[in-house]
Amino acid sequence: MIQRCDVKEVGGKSYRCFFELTMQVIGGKWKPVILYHLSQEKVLRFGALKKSLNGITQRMLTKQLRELEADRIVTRTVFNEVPPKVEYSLTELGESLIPIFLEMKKWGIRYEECIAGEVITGDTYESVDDPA
Amino acid sequence: MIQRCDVKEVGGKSYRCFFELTMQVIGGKWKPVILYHLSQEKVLRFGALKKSLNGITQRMLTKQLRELEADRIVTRTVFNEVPPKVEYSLTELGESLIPIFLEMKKWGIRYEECIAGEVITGDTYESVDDPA
DNA sequence: CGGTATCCCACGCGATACTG
DNA sequence: CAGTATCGCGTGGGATACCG
Repeated sequence: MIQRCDVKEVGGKSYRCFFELTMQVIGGKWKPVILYHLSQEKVLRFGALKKSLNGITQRMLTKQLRELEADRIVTRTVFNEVPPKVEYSLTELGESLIPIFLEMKKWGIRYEECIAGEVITGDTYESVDDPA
Repeated sequence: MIQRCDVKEVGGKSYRCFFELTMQVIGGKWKPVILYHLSQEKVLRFGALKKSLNGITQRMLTKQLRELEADRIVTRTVFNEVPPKVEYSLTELGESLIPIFLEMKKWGIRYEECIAGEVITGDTYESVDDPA
């Protein structure tokens, strides 16, 4: 029998299942792509990350990175140089997300094929409701 | 060298990596929990789903289910009865998401432990900045 | 270079009411 | 029971300007 899930809370996030909790950590408009790049490149400077995320504003990138840092997914390393230099990379906890990334990549490819295929097919219905 | 990802498009969603594409299909406030329940129960009536998602409005649930249906993740079966009866379940494509769910559940548990642990620990700092 | 500080808008999401 | 139809707000996200 299906039951109402209690709402739990951890690290300021409320969730009803672990699936949902994980989505709150890696979800949103930018985090998936940020994490994708970091998982590919190991370590990236702020500017490099910004260039690779075509279109993100500095404010947004900073905000996303701060959140990921608070969630212990990325580390932020500041070099006291002029000009300034800040590097980001995945923490151990962040790297433990990689199996998820791989599963999602596999599924994304499958989904793309599925949807792309469907546009063409259209079964063998005799044209229903097409007055043209 | 890191490069700008081109923005691709499929099924009305634009994305720069498959990870991001997948997130667009299963992300949002409600979809994770909806999918969680459907993956547990195989088939659920609209009302049962609504009861299990403590707090969702009818309008929202309908909207989320329609989107998942359009993305071929769930099927909608209408029974011509009085009172009406509509059942939802995962499609084959939807079921292929399950490996992702399992990875995310595993990670969510790990994350919870990690964050919960950190709140207590607080290293061995001599209480800094605590005038009480 | 790598950030804040303001200001602002779109839209995701919700509350409520009504219907076949 | 399983929906639409309206109305409306909060906030995720963006544009721009300035700072160490």
